[in-house]
Amino acid sequence: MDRLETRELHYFVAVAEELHFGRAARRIGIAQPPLSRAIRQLERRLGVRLLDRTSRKVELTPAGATLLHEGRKALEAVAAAGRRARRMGRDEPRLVVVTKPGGDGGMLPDILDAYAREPGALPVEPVLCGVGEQAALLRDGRADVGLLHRPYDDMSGFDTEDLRIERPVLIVPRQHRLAGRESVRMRDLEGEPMPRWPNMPDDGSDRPLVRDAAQLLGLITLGRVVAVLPESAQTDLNRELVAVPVSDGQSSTIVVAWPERSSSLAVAAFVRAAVAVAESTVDDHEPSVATISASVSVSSSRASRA
Amino acid sequence: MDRLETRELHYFVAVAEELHFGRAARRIGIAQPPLSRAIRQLERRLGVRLLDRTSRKVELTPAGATLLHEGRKALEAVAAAGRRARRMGRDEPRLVVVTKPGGDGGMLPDILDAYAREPGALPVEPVLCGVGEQAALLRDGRADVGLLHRPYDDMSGFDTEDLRIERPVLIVPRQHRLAGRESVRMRDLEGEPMPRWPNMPDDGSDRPLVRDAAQLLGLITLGRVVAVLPESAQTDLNRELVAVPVSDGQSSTIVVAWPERSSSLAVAAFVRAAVAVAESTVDDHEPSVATISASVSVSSSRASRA
DNA sequence: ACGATCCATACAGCGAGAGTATCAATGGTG
DNA sequence: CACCATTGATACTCTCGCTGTATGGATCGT
Repeated sequence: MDRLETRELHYFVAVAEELHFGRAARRIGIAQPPLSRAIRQLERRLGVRLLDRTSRKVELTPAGATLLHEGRKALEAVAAAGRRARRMGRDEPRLVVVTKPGGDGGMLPDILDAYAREPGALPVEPVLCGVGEQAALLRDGRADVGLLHRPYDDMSGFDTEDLRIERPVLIVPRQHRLAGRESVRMRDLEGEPMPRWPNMPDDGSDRPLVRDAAQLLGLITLGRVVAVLPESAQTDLNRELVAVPVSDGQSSTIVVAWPERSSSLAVAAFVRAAVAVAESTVDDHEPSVATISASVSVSSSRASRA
Repeated sequence: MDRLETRELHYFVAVAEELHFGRAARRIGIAQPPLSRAIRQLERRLGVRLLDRTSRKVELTPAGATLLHEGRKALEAVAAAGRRARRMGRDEPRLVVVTKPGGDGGMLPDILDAYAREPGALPVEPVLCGVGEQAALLRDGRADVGLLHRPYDDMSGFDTEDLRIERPVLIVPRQHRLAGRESVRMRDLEGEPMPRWPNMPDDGSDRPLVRDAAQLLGLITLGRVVAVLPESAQTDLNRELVAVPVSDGQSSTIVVAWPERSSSLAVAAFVRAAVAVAESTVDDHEPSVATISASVSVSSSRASRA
């Protein structure tokens, strides 16, 4: 038995996603017959039926579903390997740090300062991206390390170190019925319109979809939704909005995350710096302004399609 | 830029490991010139120099070191994808559970019973393998789920759930100077001969290498070494050996581990069963005999070479 | 200075993958 | 029920890229 090639995996993933040979072939950019042959050869090589296909419909077998899932991960890993090697070979290697706007709890400037003082520190390129994109950037090799949020982000495949626990606060307009409360409970929020994040599955409800914090705060200001956010979100509130602690809401944790089994000294140094900053500011809660002055690279949103 | 192929990665990993084109080519099974060209093409495609080579020596650039590290992971992922799909396609899919002898803390029989009662449970194939091999089996797709030990096993790349914390005990022969003590401290073990596990780097000392628990207990009985093990190891002691609690030793945790982002319902059910058993036996410490009556498949030791 | 070692280059042969044309099976439709 | 549209499979040919053999050129040891 010989090696499984990424070309074959790529072909298979396309067919498994489209469940249609013609469309898949068009998407890949080849004709349909070679695609049929490639899938057949893959099945012969694995000794396993991957797709049940008639001339009218194509569906995945259990083995095919497994290969789709595992194959996506494998292709991600291959692409990440190439990208990381390429980045590492550039004349001036950089450390790409990804987070979402406001997602650093105000710690990022201090962390960058602390990291810059580490011996052998690389230039840092902060990348701010949309909710749920950080993990993808980290997985496919476009970023080296990131500030993520548990339990909202999927940490599987990463090594992490906790930085800070954040209590949940309700963000509402100043004139909202709950705005004056000392604290609220989750039960008090029954019937309030909550937004839907890109992470979440579309449950058919008409909850408005928000992509980032600015958009969300805008919608809250307009009274269209309310939201429960980590306490560090207070930093960015305008004067139309107020924050009310949610006593029984789920706390979240800001973590620094990096690809599993990373061998990068730069990543290790960054993590050291981040942990040190988090520890030093543990009760020093005077959230500084989370202005990121460094250059912001716009990340093209190329998440995997359903 | 087109796709990175696993063949190229495989070639590169071979050269990077051997640091010698001729040997690498022989290992792969091709002639040397095509290998040279493949590497050159890989470098051109990535736009990065991977190896600094003269006619007398070959060494890795930083980019090459990165690609070696990441490429190994990627090849592992590709191989795992193929293996898992193949296994899932077999007529009678099975759940392969890997642990090391005695490493289940006596919980495995109960877990297997509990799992068998889950709806849609698959036949289970327990695999007992040497120390440090579990993670490799889990990573390359030969196993679905395993019982591992933190902090001894490398958990990166796995999702885990803690099952039980184990306090450390010293295992010594009955007539050993420390055998009668109520408890000992790590300081008391100064100068005692400790074994070396396959995990550990060869530090040049003459500490005897042990591969499994039986071998270790044998050496202890002979008075050649002593060892600090998790408390569940007491179960397997013969009457020549006694266990003494180590008050300040490092506790370990038995965890159930499975590949990151697994989509397998069978794995999820097994984890549920394992957690339930661990919780139900939390203070019910009457360690049952860890006899594994099911068939044991011998795993060929094919760990990646240094 | 000579030879051994080792990576790079030249050249030719072959096989895997891609395209075009066509067939066969299925399901909808008048 | 006959006809047609859709879709995956097959046949055949061509081309590009990978491989092997032969050889060149550079470096180090003696």
